[in-house]
Parts: sequence; C-alpha cells; structure tokens
Amino acid sequence: MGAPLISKDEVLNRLTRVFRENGYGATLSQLSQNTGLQRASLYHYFPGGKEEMATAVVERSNAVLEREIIAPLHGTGSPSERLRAMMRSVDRYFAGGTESCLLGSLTHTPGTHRFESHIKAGFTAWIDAIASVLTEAGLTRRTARVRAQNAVFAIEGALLVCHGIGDTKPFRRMLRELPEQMTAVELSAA
Amino acid sequence: MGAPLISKDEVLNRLTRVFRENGYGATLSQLSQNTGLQRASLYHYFPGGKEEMATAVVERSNAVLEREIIAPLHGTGSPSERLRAMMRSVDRYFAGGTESCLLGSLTHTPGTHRFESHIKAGFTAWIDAIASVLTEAGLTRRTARVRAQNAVFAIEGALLVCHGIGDTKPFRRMLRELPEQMTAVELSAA
DNA sequence: GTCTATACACCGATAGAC
DNA sequence: GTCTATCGGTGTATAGAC
Repeated sequence: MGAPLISKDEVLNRLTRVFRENGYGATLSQLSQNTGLQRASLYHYFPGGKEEMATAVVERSNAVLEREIIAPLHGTGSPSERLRAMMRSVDRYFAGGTESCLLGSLTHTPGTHRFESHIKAGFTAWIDAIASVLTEAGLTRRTARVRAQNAVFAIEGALLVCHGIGDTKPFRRMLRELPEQMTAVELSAA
Repeated sequence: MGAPLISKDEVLNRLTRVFRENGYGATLSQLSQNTGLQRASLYHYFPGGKEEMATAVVERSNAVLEREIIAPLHGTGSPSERLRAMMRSVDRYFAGGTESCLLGSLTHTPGTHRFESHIKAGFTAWIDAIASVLTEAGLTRRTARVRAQNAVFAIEGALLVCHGIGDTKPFRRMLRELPEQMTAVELSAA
C-alpha cells in the first residue's frame, strides 16, 4: 500500500456520480464504495470531509457546465445553431435524461446552505449565457432573459418529472423543440 | 398525558411541511419537533414508522393535488379561465414559490423507491387533466399532451431553480404567462 | 497513500410506565 | 395517547500502523 490507486481527478469523477444521484444525502459509505477507497483514504484527499468533497465536486461541476454547455453558446454558427449545439451537450451531460442535475439534487437536499452561492452561480451563469445568445438573435433584452429562464426551467423540470414518472422520452422531446420555441418571433396579443 | 394534543389531521399537516422541505431525508427528530410529539408518540399514530408517515403524507398530498389543483380544471368557465384558476391554486399551494413540491422533493431523495408509484400517479394525473382541458380548447390530442407536459415541467423547474437562486419572482411570472402560451394557436414552421 | 480500528453523535425503532 | 429510557445500526470523523 502507499501507491495511489486512482488519480484525484478520477476520484472526483466517481464522487460526482454519487452526489448527482443522492445530493448531499450521499453517505461516506457510498462515496467509499464507489471510489474503491476506504473512508480514511477519502479524508487524505479531502481533510474537510464530506463538505470538502461536495464543495470540490460542485466547483468542478460548474466548470464543466461552463466548458461543455455554456461555451458552445459562444461558439461559431448562427444563434439557433448554437442553441441546438447546447441542447446536444445537455442531452449528453444528462445521459438522455437518465442522470440527475447536481445543482438540482443539492437544492433539494437538507444541509446544503453552504453551497447556496455555488448553486446560484451555476444556474445564473447558464441563464445569462442563453439570454446573451437570444439577444444576439434579435430578441429584446427582456424577452431574451425571460425565455432563457424558461428554457432552464423546462430542462430542470423535465429532468425531475421524467425521473419521477420513469420515462425520459419527454425530456428528449423537450430538448429537440426548445431551440425553435426560444427563437420564435413574438406574437403580440395572439 | 393521555389526551391528544392535536388532531391526526393536524399531525399530518405538520409532517407534510417537514417532508416537503426535506424529502424522505426528514428525520424523526425534525418530525417530532415540528409536531410537538415525541418520537414514540409518532409511532402510536404511525406504527410503521417513517415509511408509514411518508406514505400517509404523499397519499393525502395527492388527494390535495386532485382537489385543489386538478378539480378547478374540470369546473365551469372557458378552458383558459380554468387554466388561470389552476395557476392561482398552484401559486397558493406553493406559497408563491417559497414552498417546495413534495413529489419533487421525494423524487430527489434517496430511499424513495417505495413511493415511485405515488410520485408517478401524482404527476401523471396532473398532466392528464391539463391535456384534457387543452383538447377541449381545440388543440389536437398530441399537441395538448405535449403542452401539458411542458407546463408541469415549467412549474416544477421554476420551483426548483427559483429556490436555488433565491428569487421567486420568475416562478410567479411563469404562472402568469403560462395559460396564454398553452392555448396559443400553433405556428407551422415559423 | 492506503489501511484497520475506533470514537461518538444521531438515526429509526421499541419497551413499558402512567 | 403521551412520555422516558434504551436498543442496535449507521452516520461522520479521527488515530495510528504500514
């Protein structure tokens, strides 16, 4: 013993999986089993215990959100192409609706006041990036902001409800339909 | 001692509050504190322990959903009036976005496989009732179903995200805007 | 860097007095 | 119908050997 069994990055990957499924209610036993490390070894990597593990996970997760989901919004192509690219990333990130959102899981779990700022930062960055693209697409600032919020609500709600009813199809349908709805021209008093 | 301090219905009210906030992660200490009853007294009402408490709470909660939120959809008035009535009920039920959804909280909490059927039943009944009204409003069955799903996704997602970012205003905005969006005429290839 | 062993609090649940 | 007292199990966290 003494030689590291897996890299710290791989440890974080596995911790993330557990926190995504269980929120802050994840237990050290689960985290230990899923990493293959004993509890005491986890404390070697994270002396601050579960709180430090969750903090590391949510910070890295927000970085992934930035890189995998937000960055495509600032890429090349038309606004609606970039929105479709984001939806593909979202579909991949949530494994077609089978995997949960870490921020959502943490929001629901008790004892997560310590992560409030991370949760808020993640959701806000996502909404802001979408709003920026929609502004670029010609929508007013206010409409862009409203539709960006609605899009994130739709994704998070679909994820939750589809998990609850045990059917991921409506989640994927939603992802397909969203870009067109978001960029549609406004109807004044239909 | 011996005389009941509060009615069983009031016990259920208080248990519901705790389960809504904490999901199945609610502890007997919390349930005891919020009811004013000692743990052992809770076992008098619910010999099956926490599982029986949660079952009673979710079953009653689904009955409330049926009575307070679904029933207005089958009332009098035009379809869009009934949708607006439902949104008012939803706003009241979630206290303007400050209170959580029991079904949502249970969905996210570990150890809730026992409530899967209740969760699915609640969400499904809600979606079906909305779809029925939208069909009545002249939408095709398929469009009605899709928009009903989207409406519940939007409500649940807004509830979650608004809780995460600590601002309930987008939730209430969403409730105001939803009825018009749901009943709008379809645009073919905008 | 990994492990075994352990400390101590809280968990859900039960026994039994009044 | 309420309570105090207590059980066994598991929770997070730590000590210390190798």
